[in-house]
Amino acid sequence: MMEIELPKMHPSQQDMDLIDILWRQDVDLGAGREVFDFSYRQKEVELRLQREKEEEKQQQRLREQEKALLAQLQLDEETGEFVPRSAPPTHTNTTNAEVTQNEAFAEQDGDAMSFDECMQLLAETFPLDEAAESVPPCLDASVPPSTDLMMPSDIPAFTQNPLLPGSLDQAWMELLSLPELQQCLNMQMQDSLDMDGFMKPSTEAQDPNYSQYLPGMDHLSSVQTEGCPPEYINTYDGSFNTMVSPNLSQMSLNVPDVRAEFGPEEFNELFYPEMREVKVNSGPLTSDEGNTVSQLVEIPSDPPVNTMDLHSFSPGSFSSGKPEPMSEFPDSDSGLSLDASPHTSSPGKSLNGDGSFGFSDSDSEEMDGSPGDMESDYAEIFPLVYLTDEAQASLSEKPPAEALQMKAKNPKIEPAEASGHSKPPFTKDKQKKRSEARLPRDEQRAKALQIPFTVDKIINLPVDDFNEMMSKHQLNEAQLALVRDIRRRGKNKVAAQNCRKRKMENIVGLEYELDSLKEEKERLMKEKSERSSNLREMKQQLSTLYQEVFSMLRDEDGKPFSPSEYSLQHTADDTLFLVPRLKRFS
DNA sequence: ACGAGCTGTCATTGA
DNA sequence: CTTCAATGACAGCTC
Repeated sequence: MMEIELPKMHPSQQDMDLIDILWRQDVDLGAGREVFDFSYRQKEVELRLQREKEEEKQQQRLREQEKALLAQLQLDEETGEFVPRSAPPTHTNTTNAEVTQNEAFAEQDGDAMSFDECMQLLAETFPLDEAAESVPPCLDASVPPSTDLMMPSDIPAFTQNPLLPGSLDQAWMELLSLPELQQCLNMQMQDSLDMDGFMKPSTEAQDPNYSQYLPGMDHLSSVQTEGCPPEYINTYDGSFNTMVSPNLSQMSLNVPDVRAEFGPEEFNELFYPEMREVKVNSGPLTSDEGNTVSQLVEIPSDPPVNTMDLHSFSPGSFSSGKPEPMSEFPDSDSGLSLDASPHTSSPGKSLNGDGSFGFSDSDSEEMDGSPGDMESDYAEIFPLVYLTDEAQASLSEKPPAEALQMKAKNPKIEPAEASGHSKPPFTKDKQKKRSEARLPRDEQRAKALQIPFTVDKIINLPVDDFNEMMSKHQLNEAQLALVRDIRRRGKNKVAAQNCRKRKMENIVGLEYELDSLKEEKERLMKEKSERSSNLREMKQQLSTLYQEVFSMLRDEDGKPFSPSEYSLQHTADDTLFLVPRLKRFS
């Protein structure tokens, strides 16, 4: 019996052993145990087929709703996500809606496709390298092998394309036009979407916004104009450009949505929750708010055009004596009195008796709370700042609309990527994103305080140039403090990076030195052992020679000398003496 | 949930 | 005395 059953058991057991061996070999490469499980894979294939069927069914249904929903989307330039076009005028819950947007996607019920499913469907439908490259890294988990972002073959195709920005943009536009994506994205937004007055074709709606992210790109406005409703253009040209410097007027246009969503109180509270009390008590501030409101009235009900951005984020408005206090007092970041602002004279404004708000770096850090939270808030308020200086510079130098749109659609694309270079692995990408996300905090603060310099200049300028630059502008105490802090932090950040780099190099150098010292020790030990052995051998030979010579010596009577009574001694001049041994007295 | 690694920031020190 | 780079320590974040 056993002999019969064994042959049946044996092969399967062997298979399992083989699988185990293979798995152990591959587990280091990230392969899961189930990769070798046939039934598991079969199940997976079945599941995928079933899912594809469902998706195909849904695709038909979703296509019908595409047109209606197409117009409701607006690309969030900061996150690259699609958000409802409009911001409800009320102060309620808009932040929550935005903040929970991603979660909302994930919480879709079975009727709607998940975002990953949408992206997978997109990848299957449009197996473009560019599209694959454009897919946010977080989606790669569900992307089928055909669009494997890590495929090396993607890279040449990506880099060889001379029209990369255009191609990328085209791919994005195709993605945007996909009904599945539209539907998927829209279903979550429908509820909070205010259709009144904001129903515009998405392309029309997006382009103007992209232009806002291109500093110094006023000339492009003519391009944007073609697809832009007249009221936008009028608003920009008339209301803004007269009071705001051209660069920032466009940049700041993003903020209004936030302002409209948060309202003055929420806006500041978002930044500086602790300052609420101060705000309430401050008379001039409310008057400033009045200014704000009046400006808001002047700029009629146009969502992209709002107030806070006008006076708080543009140097031009700074010189024109706009209600700066609100924007500057949020963050001195240096513990200096913000009261020093020439425009703020209200005694009631001071939180502390001495007129200082008591903002220190640590205070501001506390207000920042968890950097993730605050920075995401910053990101919502100042999405534009996520364009690095380099990116802005490159954009302003070479402003193809495709590149601009691409940048706006995915602002976190590195300039190198935008120029067609291959992407590093996702882990690195995420690290990069993280550092990028942390980077612009000071930039945002500088914008909020209307610092008329770039953070890059503040940090990297030599001392003399920096002082010269500072002397050319009249900055109030808060601004000076912030600039100093930015410079200090920036320098220190670089110093820390250098320090760590040096430390790592030291460690590597020490390890190398340790290795070589170990080798040296090994070599010396070996040499010592050899020499010791040689010495022993020479001693042996010397002893033999000694005995030989000694035995040949004879006294006057012809008798040999007794070794116990005499010994041979050798002097430096090669003379041999026969020396009687000293008698020991016991 | 926990720990490791990375990064930014602050405080301190010495040149 | 001031400025600045270097560095230890800490906190927050990601994996």
